[in-house]
Amino acid sequence: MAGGRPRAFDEDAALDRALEVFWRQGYEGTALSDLTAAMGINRPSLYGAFGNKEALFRRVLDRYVDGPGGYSAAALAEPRARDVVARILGGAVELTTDSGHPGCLSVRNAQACGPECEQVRRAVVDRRNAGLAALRARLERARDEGDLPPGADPAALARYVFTVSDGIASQAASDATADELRKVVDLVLAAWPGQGEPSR
Amino acid sequence: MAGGRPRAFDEDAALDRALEVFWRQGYEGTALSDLTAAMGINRPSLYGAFGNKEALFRRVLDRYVDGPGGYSAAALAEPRARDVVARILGGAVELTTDSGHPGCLSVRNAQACGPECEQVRRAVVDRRNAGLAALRARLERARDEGDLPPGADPAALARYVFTVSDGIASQAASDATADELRKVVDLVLAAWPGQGEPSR
DNA sequence: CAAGTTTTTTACCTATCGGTACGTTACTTC
DNA sequence: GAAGTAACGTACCGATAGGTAAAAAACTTG
Repeated sequence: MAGGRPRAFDEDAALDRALEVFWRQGYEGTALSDLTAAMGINRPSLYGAFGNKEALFRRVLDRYVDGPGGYSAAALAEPRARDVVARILGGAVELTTDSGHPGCLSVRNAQACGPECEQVRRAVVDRRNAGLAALRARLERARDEGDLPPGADPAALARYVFTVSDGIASQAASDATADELRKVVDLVLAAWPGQGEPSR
Repeated sequence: MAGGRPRAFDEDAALDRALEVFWRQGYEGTALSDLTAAMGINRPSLYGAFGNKEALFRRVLDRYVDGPGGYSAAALAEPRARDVVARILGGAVELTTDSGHPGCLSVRNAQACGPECEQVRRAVVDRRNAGLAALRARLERARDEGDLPPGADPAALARYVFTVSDGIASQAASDATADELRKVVDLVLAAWPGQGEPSR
């Protein structure tokens, strides 16, 4: 029965700005003053709209997984397992070599951190493992459909693909270029099971 | 021309304690109070002996690369390229799934961080890239010696191996077990160039 | 034992951390 | 236009960050 003062900023735009900062500096390396400066709002507005730093990060994480990181879930829809993997790894290269914020928000914040942000780390790890389980299920289906050799191990292959994907993010953070990492992806794809003798 | 009060702690032992903390929490997530508590010394002693937090980390980084991370440089001495890779990746699994401090100090601290520790990050990145260059040189030699097929790309292969190695560290930080990661290593080795038709 | 040197201890520094109290402003509803 | 509501701006909170001043303590050398 009353409206109140309207919000002076766009919530989605503010989240995008926050994403930029968290991506570039990590959760632990980001101060509230960094966030408010980038988002163009002051501290009480941030708390009013998003709760606190941790809750804001979780919102940003959702946004990251659905937005820039969405290629991974989308890749599962490829009809052939090899193309699923090609999209996941190719997408990782494009994502993590994007100038301005090299590396991956998810990979970064799954790493060791101080005790006070262990909960945030766990949230990231849980999401990562959900993605792993989804790829594993997808590769199990592929094997059942004959899209992978009968002897293939979907669990190990899924772990392998995500291992390479994580590694791509780390390498990108260590100045690897997109071209260099695309060659890495090519090596993986050239040896993907079920395509006769590899060329390399 | 005088002795002064003798140091009440062992410098190497203190560095090992500091390594534990930096490994478990990362540079950014480690407070000086964490360090002094673990090292069993008080703050001015730390500054007197090691300079400051950043200088201490650099000492610890040296110690890490020569100690727990020494398997990587040692692996280059293997006579066959495939065994070099097997030792690097196998060593990464053992190192990063060691209970108490999962993950890798080097991988962790090469990731995005706040502005105030960017110099530390660069130091880590530079060391990582030196290791990459060494493996690349080793694989070039292998190709020249016929230990790799003539068409093999040593630079891409070296990057690939380190990508997997980094990925292993990330996965270990996300609760992957040593057994799971050993299967990943097996997949890489099964497809290593120059061994006829792969079995998978 | 006195002088000189270095480490230890205690106590403290400033800056910044994440988070909030409170009064003001801008809007909707009656 | 009065009442109600919610976001805004300013100014602040206690806690902790990395780092240090200064004096007491433990040694070596003469």
